[in-house]
This record gives sequence, structure tokens and C-alpha cells, in this order.
Amino acid sequence: MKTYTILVNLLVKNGHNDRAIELCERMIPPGRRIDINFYKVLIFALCKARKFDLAGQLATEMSQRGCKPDFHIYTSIVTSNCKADRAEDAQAIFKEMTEAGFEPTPSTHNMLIDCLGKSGKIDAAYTVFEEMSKGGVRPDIITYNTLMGVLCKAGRVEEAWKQFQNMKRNGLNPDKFSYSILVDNFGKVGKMAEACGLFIEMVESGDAPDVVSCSILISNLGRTGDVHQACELFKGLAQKGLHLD
RNA sequence: UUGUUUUGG
Repeated sequence: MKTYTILVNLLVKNGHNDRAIELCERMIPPGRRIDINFYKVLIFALCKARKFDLAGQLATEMSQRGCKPDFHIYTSIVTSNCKADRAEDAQAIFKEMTEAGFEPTPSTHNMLIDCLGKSGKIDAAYTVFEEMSKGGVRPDIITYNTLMGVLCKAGRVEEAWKQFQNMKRNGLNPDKFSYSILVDNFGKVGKMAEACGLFIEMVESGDAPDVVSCSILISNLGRTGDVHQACELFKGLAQKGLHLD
């Protein structure tokens, strides 16, 4: 069994996911005792190969055989589903994971919020956020940034703005991601004063503008037709050695 | 040897 585990791991590492899976399918006859590490390697491989359904099935199967999926197996299945924008599955397995007594990491929460939001399930994303705030996992800057991004994409910029203030109240310092999201989206809805104010606040807070935040600002200025000001800004940034694309 | 950091134009 150890040898097989190492072999499967090697196959996966070398990108031969299909062969690894094939090998595994042949060596898991019913009733055979399989150790958890073997399942783990295999499920990682399946997730990597984007065979999410198979990975999920295997997790169910191992559970039925009396070998409970561990923290890493759950995390792997949840996060890979999130990355593939498979919101329903991610949500279901996340639930299973917590019911099994595991506490997903903050980043797993963040990924789920992002995934749910991108699938248009704003309310579900909010729920994850709220449960997180209630439970032992504290929302971090990325949680707020993710939530703000989700809200903005849904056209709910005002709510994003509320979360921005909420974040500050909870003692978190907005970073350049936080500012960029709001500067971009305030600009898109024509609230230029708010957008510019936030850009200045960002600079004053000591977070140096980078290529992305400047591009956002410039496209904002372009939107208002203020091409001259955009060009001036561009020149000023070039002088500071910032190279924009 | 078996890794889970996820968010902005």
C-alpha cells in the first residue's frame, strides 16, 4: 500500500493524473482496506485533474468504508470546487466539513464567499460572512475585499461602501486592494468625487499606488472625458519610475 | 513523500 501511495504521488507530481487515477481504480476492489493517505493522494490528484465529481464520490466512499475524510481532504475538495466556480458543490461540501467538526481556514471561507458571489448567490455569500463573524473565524482584510468585490459586481456599490466602513470599525486597515475595488466601482457609477477622495486617502495612508490602482484612476478620468488630466497623471507616474502598460 | 493564500484594472 505504501508503495502504491508513493507511486500515485509520483505520477501526480509528473502530471500523469489520468494514469494515477487509472491505477487507483484498479486497486480499490470492494472490501479492501485502504489507508487514509492513499485516499488523500488520490483525491488531491482528482481535484488537480478537475475531476471534482469523482473526488467527491471517493470522499463519500471512503467515509462509508469507515475511513473518515480529514481536514485536508475536505479543504482540497472545497477549494478546488471554488476555483472552478462550482458554487453548489463547494457550498455543500463546506457544509459537510463543518458538520464533521472541522473548521475551515479563513482563506477557505474567503474562497467560498468569492465563488458564491461570482455565481450570483449574494445572499449565500453574505451568510458565510455573517457566520464567520459570529463563529471563531475572524474576517480578515481579504474577506472584506472579497465581499466588497462581490457586492460591486452585483451593482451594490453602496453596500460595499458600508462594508468598507465596517472593516475600519473592526480595526482592519484597508489595503490597496480595498481602495482599488471602491475607486474603480465608484468611478463606474459616476461618483468621481468619492473615487478621487478614496484614492487620495489611500496615498495618505501610506499605501503607494501601483500599476493597477493607477490604471483604474486613469480609466476613471478617461470616462469623464478628462483626458488631459489622465495624461498629466500618467506623466507624473512615469517620472516616479512607475511603468504602466 | 502528503501541498491549500483566497481578493483589485
